[in-house]
Amino acid sequence: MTSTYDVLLSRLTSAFDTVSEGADPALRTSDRSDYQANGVMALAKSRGENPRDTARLVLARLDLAGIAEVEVAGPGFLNLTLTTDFLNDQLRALLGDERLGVARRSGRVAVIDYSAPNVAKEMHVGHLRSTVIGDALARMYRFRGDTVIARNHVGDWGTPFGMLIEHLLDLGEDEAIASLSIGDLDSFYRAARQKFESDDAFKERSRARVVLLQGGDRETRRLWQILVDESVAYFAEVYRALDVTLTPADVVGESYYNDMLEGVVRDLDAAGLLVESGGALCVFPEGFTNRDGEPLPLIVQKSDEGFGYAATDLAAVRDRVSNLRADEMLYVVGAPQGQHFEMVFAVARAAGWLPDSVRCEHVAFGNVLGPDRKMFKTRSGETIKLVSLLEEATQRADAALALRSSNMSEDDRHHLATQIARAAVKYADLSTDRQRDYVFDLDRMIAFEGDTGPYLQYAHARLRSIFRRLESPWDPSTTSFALADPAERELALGLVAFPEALAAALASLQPHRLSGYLFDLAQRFTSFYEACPVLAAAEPTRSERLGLCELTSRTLALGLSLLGIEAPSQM
RNA sequence: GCGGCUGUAGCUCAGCGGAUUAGAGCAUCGGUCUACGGAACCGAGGGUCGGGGGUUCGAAUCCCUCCAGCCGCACCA
Repeated sequence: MTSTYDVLLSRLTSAFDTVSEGADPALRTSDRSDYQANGVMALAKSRGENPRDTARLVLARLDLAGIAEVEVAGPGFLNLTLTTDFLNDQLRALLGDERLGVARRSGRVAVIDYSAPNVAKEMHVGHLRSTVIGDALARMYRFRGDTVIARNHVGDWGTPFGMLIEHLLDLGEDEAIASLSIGDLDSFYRAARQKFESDDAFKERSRARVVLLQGGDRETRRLWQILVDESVAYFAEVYRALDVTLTPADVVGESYYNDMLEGVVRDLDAAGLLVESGGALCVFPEGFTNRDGEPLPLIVQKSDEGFGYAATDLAAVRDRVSNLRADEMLYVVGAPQGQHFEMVFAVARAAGWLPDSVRCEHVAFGNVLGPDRKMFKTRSGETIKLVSLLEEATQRADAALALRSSNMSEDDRHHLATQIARAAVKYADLSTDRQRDYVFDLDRMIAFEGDTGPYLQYAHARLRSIFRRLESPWDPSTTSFALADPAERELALGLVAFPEALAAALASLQPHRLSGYLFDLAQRFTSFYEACPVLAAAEPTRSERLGLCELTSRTLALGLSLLGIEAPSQM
């Protein structure tokens, strides 16, 4: 089916085209009418006309017969009011459309880089954002029809591995594995670091071990692999607990790019981009300066001949463009990395590795702040483990469920609490502009009132409850929509707007556009639900309202699933 | 110093491809209460959209400038 927005847009575009080829109608929903086209204003300006005259010109060529009433409002806006017949047609089409009006586009390849925890280090709240936002984007892309290649750019390389491996040896393999497998990564890491800082002999061993690791020493690599395997297994557990689609197969860590790094240096050199500065091999992309106003380097190879993360990221760009054949690349990484990625992308373009046809974006997100609005610090010891956070949220949800004294079994209740907790935590992250700093407040997240995940789940559960109570059958195929009650019409307009909400979220890479839509839809539904009895209504109103309920239920469930949130049918 | 992000009701946030009375949620106050699940609904109060200029018929939205906060700015990723 063609979505309501697209029907209107194509009619408007035709009319605008007759006045000026390619003019944008600037169609959007409005509180003044169902939809509003503001494009006349820009068009009139470019033609030096009175906007109202231009509006009349467009109007004369606009064919919306049977679809919408149009009127020119204010200085020259086109206000569209959909006809009941058209809404009826659209709703009936939605009932038969599993995709709820969303067009499927054919297979672009999108590489989405997200989560990226570090081996032998705990996942904390900072990883939550990348993981949750990245996973939501991956789900939305897949639904649109793209091929998503998830890349979990795990930190599995670098100097810390010397001390980590030595610490592993000190503990003994079995004990080390035991310690890591119970998810006690932080204390493992901390113990290693503490020895590294206080014990010179250990420090020396660690340095020597790094050299062995980089030299490809077989035994050292085996020990390293233990650390990686145990950590990846632990991450997989966290992803399962979070209901995130990442799997161990998506883990392509920094070490994967090792063999490509020399090629990066060689080819940059061949391209004449490489400059030696202070002993390091650098590229100075245009437009970047340091605090003294001097050109800012991207350090590709350090003065000790080691490679930094710039080299790895450049190698990853090449790999993703030429081997994975990415049409789009998204990096869901914190905002502080903004300049780094700008420089990496600039260098990759200069080197000819990143064609303009490939969309490449740093999907930045704000810092995670504590209740005091200060940065959460990675090594302060005050960071919250992701899993313990989830556990606490689950416990609170479980306690709240228990209070409602349902006759659920303990197992069912706990499972439900898990779903609610995940919804609370994820929705809190996905319902605000990702660029902003994020105040981490567990109390607000798991509050069941207002603009929260559980509220949306609850709305969905109430809808399913209606269908459980259905005594006589309902036939969607014979259902039609008269929309006599204003609450019905408001709900219908909400239902019909799902495709453009998803499109907006995708275009801006901002999941909160979708969550905002879903919250609005849920509110429309609950208002409708209060005002319009469903099961008690006489036919054909009963069928019509069941139709609205069915569509609302499906829209909420689908929308939530695209955010990575489950929609249980009972709560 | 340069660059980036942020500054909207008491609190947390939408809105920022320019309209007309700036929207939610929480909190507060007042209603709905034999309900198809009250984790709900209806209503009220509450904002000089950080300050100041400019463009415009019209600016929270665009431009300039100032202020405040956070982040980044050469070998840790």
